[in-house]
Amino acid sequence: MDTDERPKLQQSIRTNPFHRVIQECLVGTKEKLSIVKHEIIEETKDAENENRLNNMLRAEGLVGPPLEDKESESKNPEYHANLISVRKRFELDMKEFEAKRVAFRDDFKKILHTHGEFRPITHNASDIMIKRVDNDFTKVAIEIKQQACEEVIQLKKRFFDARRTRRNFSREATNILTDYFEANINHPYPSEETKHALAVKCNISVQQVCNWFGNKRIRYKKTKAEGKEKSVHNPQGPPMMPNPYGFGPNPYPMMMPFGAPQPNFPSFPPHLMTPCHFVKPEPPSESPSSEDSNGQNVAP
DNA sequence: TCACATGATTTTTA
DNA sequence: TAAAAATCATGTGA
Repeated sequence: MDTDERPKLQQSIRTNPFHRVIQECLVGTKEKLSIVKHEIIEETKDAENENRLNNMLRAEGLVGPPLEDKESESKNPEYHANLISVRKRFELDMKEFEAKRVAFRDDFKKILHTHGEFRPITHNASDIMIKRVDNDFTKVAIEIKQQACEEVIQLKKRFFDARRTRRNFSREATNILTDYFEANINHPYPSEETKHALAVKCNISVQQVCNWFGNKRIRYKKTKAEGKEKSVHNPQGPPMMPNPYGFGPNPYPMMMPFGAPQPNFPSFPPHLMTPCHFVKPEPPSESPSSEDSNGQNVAP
């Protein structure tokens, strides 16, 4: 249709004395024939999703009253500053989004009303179309909330990931753990009770004891395998290191790689010592580290 | 600055 | 579900 003709045609339809009657007739017929498909709008999933995100946002203090935890705030001022800026950004995004949602909804209703003058749109069809628009906006809202939640997760990872605040254990703690490992080299799996005892003795958590043994076992195994592989290439075998225990195979494959210079052995349980082989280590030279004045690991 | 050591986390496996 | 294995991120010493 020529664009110049359209307003004229619309005007002539509007001024037609039978316009209203015809329109009502067509809408009624359409409703009777059930031409409008009753769409099943799946809102449940979106609603659940949004609910979950709302709970998380509340828990993290991004909505509702800001969380007031003076202790953690003073401990992590940088984290709290970042959290506040995430909250501000989120509030701004949501405000902008709400304004757009309202404006679009109004415009859409106006368009529907205008269309309704020239083609039969049932109330049901109109409701469905508005609902569809609302659903699309809900999806956008979920995305905005999801993004804010992800920002908080990244922030937490950045400030509270223990890997970033890792500190080496004190030399004494490492020695205690190593001693136990070496003394139980055939089965380095401490019982829960032993783990607790070691944790107390080393001034670390039971979880840290578990981590330490997990790492130690896997790395011991790896080093041992690498040593074997080397000995295949060199059938004569690498020069054996003196065994500090005076019996059995070398229990220090990891600490004393084959061919490495003779080290000072760390202290180990008296019942395993053969005095003639034992060399008490010199106290380590002071170097800047994470240990405190007691040589203790500083907790993250 | 770089390579290696080491504690923690995540993923896979039994 | 604990342990193994892989991976990450930081500490450390040359």
